[in-house]
Amino acid sequence: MTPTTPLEASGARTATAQVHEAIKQRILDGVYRPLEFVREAAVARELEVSRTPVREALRELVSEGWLEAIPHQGARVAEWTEKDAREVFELRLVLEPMAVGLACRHIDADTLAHLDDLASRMETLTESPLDGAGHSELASLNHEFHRLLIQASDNQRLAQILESVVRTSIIRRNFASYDRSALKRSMQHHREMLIAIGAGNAAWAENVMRAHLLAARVLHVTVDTSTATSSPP
Amino acid sequence: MTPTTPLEASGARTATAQVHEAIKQRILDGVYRPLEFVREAAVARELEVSRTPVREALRELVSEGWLEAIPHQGARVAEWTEKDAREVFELRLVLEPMAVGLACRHIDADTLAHLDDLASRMETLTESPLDGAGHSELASLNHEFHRLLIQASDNQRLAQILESVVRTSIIRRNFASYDRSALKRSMQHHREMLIAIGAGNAAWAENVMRAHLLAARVLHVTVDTSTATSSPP
DNA sequence: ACTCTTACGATTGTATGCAATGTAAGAGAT
DNA sequence: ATCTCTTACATTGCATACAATCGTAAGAGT
Repeated sequence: MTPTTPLEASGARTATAQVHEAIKQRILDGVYRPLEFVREAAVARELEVSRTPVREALRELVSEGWLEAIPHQGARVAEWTEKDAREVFELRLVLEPMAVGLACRHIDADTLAHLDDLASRMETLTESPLDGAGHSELASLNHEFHRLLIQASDNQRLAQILESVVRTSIIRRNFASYDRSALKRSMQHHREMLIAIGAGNAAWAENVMRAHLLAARVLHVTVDTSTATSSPP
Repeated sequence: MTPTTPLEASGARTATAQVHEAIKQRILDGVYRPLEFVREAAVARELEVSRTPVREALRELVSEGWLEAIPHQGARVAEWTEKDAREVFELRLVLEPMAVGLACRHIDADTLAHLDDLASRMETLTESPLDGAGHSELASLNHEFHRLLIQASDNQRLAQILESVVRTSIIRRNFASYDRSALKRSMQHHREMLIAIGAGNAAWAENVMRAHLLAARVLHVTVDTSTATSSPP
């Protein structure tokens, strides 16, 4: 896939939706770097559409937090600071446990089986040493695992919020910084969560999720431990 | 203000921003009702602009959850169901306590004083019987109180999420269903939260907020008490 | 050398015309 | 009478032309 793929086979039907996907992909791929302006005319030329659908796609991407708009000056890729990372983790630490807790009450057997399959495939992957492609595959499976779990919460807004919050952060991090024991622990968390959910034990599942995220946070951001505790609801 | 006020004194500078505000206001005022389509041409005619800024404003409002878009058919006001109300309350019940907890660590004296002032004005209002305008004033002050508190959490994403989640629900509900004792209790919650925050006691503040929201939920939605408990983080 | 002014170029913001699409009403067949 | 197909219409989707605005750099004045 070249950086200037002109929006052929993107499932979407309207040009605006295709441009939307194309730009998002370029941000994820790092083609557009933080603080770099995304020019309407340039995108329109490269994707072979007029400026109109480009403008509309840019507006949407701004609303979703991928870009920031400066009036009469353009839209540029949002910067990612240490503060952003901390904000996202604070939110995930509250929302993802909430999601698994709700999922305990709503999940169906099919979804649970699907999650089980994803967990197994991740475990298989971690049994042998990982190359770059392996890390990428693992990250993809992991993202799908979390996404499916969140969907099972049956709270559409929660799912949408987490989707947008997590996706903007998932770009920059993967499992490269995980050592062998951290990886195994992470896989065990997945397994334990599924067992807790299967048993309908929300409190158990929620706490495993919190442990899972806190363990990951240690590897990703500088933790201020004074903010790491909270009170029971 | 007639329903067809053509966007004069809206502080915003671009036509798109003005149209955005105008349409949002009409939704809040009930001029556009749930499931009703908002036609580009009609809005453009009434606000005396071309369809272009109207289209862009509509896209933004869709992203913010005010409207839902149907390709090649238009944008209509999002419906509000009992399930929506439950979803929003579930989220508020987790996010607003989180916000006050964070606010305990970040708040400055000025903000605290401002909150104190808002609480006082609300108390004064509730001391005499309320007419329609009174209810509206109270709702406005209450919204501002919560908004300011959330800002003080120093988590920009959290603030943005809550803003959008709460604003879409605040349209349909006010204090009309509150009896005298419920109103007084609500005001006392505000007061108690400020004291807890002033003392830097996050756990206290969070729990008062939870009580505050749960008390409100009883008046607003049909509560499924089996989902009302959760486990400690 | 420095500052303020000004004019230019690049870019976004807005208007309008035309194409594509979906909806609904009506004619024709069964 | 009901169903299906056709056709006309309303509306959105897209392209293009033009206007408004901003940043910048050149140039005059001090």
